[in-house]
Amino acid sequence: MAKLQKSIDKRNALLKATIELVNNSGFHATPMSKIAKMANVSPATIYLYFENKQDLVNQTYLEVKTKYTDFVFKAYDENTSVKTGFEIIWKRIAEFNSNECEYAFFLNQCNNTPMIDEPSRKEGIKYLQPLLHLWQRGKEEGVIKPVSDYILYAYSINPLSFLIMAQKRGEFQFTKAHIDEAFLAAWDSIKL
Amino acid sequence: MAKLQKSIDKRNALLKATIELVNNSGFHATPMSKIAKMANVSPATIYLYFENKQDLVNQTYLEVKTKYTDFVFKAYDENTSVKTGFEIIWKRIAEFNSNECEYAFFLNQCNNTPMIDEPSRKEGIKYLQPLLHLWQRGKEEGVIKPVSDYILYAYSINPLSFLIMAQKRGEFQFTKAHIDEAFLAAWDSIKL
DNA sequence: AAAAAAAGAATGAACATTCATTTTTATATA
DNA sequence: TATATAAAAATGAATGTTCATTCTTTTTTT
Repeated sequence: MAKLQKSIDKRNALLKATIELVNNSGFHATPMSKIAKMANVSPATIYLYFENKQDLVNQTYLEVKTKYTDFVFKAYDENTSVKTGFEIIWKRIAEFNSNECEYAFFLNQCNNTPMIDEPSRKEGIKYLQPLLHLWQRGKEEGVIKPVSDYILYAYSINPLSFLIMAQKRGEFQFTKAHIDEAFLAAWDSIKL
Repeated sequence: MAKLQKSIDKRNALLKATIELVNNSGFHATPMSKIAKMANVSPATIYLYFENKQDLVNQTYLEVKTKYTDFVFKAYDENTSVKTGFEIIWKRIAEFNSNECEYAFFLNQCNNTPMIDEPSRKEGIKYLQPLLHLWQRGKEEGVIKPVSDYILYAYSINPLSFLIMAQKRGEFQFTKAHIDEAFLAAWDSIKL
């Protein structure tokens, strides 16, 4: 166990360092040597755990995406009204964005740049399923606008990313009141 | 004039090449040598027109941002109802995003990465003024929700960027009908 | 023919990755 | 239990490449 645990610790330290450095400088501006230093490891050691830099970032992305999905959909159960279900999911996303903003910021970076390769990106998209089902049901019940899921996502979920980025830049400060205002805007934009 | 024109042409060729290459690979993954090649110029020549790579990108950003602003607010006049004014501005933004998607995509890249330095970013933010005034008036008239401009922007303007990026990736195809649906979502999210 | 603009080649730094050794861990033997 | 040794893990120092920028020479303009 000692040995296995040690490996896991080292891998986690590498993922953590990757997130922090990529968040602050972007993929191409974070050298492997810095990642190694922050994780207290030799540069060569990274290559015992990951194939190369791209692989390190892809794996980091998938790991963080999984944390996100687990957190967001854990509290969700299908037997609610569409509005309530949406509110539960939306609030969990907002909570993740506030509480785990390092992770949230990293995911945004990945979504907005060519940092992640296509297969990993595709893999990361599957997570949406429960939300898409909920929207489908909402459309059938005449509660949600009958428009493309991309539009629903763009208006009700993606704005949180924008606000998080603004907060990270220090331009905007999220408060409890803002969350409620934002939720209302999200719901208004997609409800019929 | 011949000489001056030649210089302007060369500078424009460099800006154009920068936009195209940065759009497809990002800032750090586009070497000066490629920019030079695409603009039919020697790498050394770039340094006659720009201080360094950062300066080249900053200037490109400001130039594109200006094109955007000019286009978006040209058709706007203050003597309309808040709703009509908003619709005019919003539709112009949508039109710019469709018709000049190379420019729109470049601006998104700049907004989502640490590619642009802080002074240039600050300079680029001023453009919003007419929209912010309109929202202010809308709040006073009780037509627009009394919430932070960041929230209004996040819900009514920023989603277009998300949709453009999805389109660029080939995941989503913008049609005339989508534009109308998107406008409705935008307006619903901010109206009282 | 002087000045300005442009070019290609050279420079030096940064970086991803690999290599040759050293250190640590696990195992087997006494 | 203590020791020897083989295997695994980790390391710091190369390696070779890519790139921004500068230097020197050539071409173009005045």
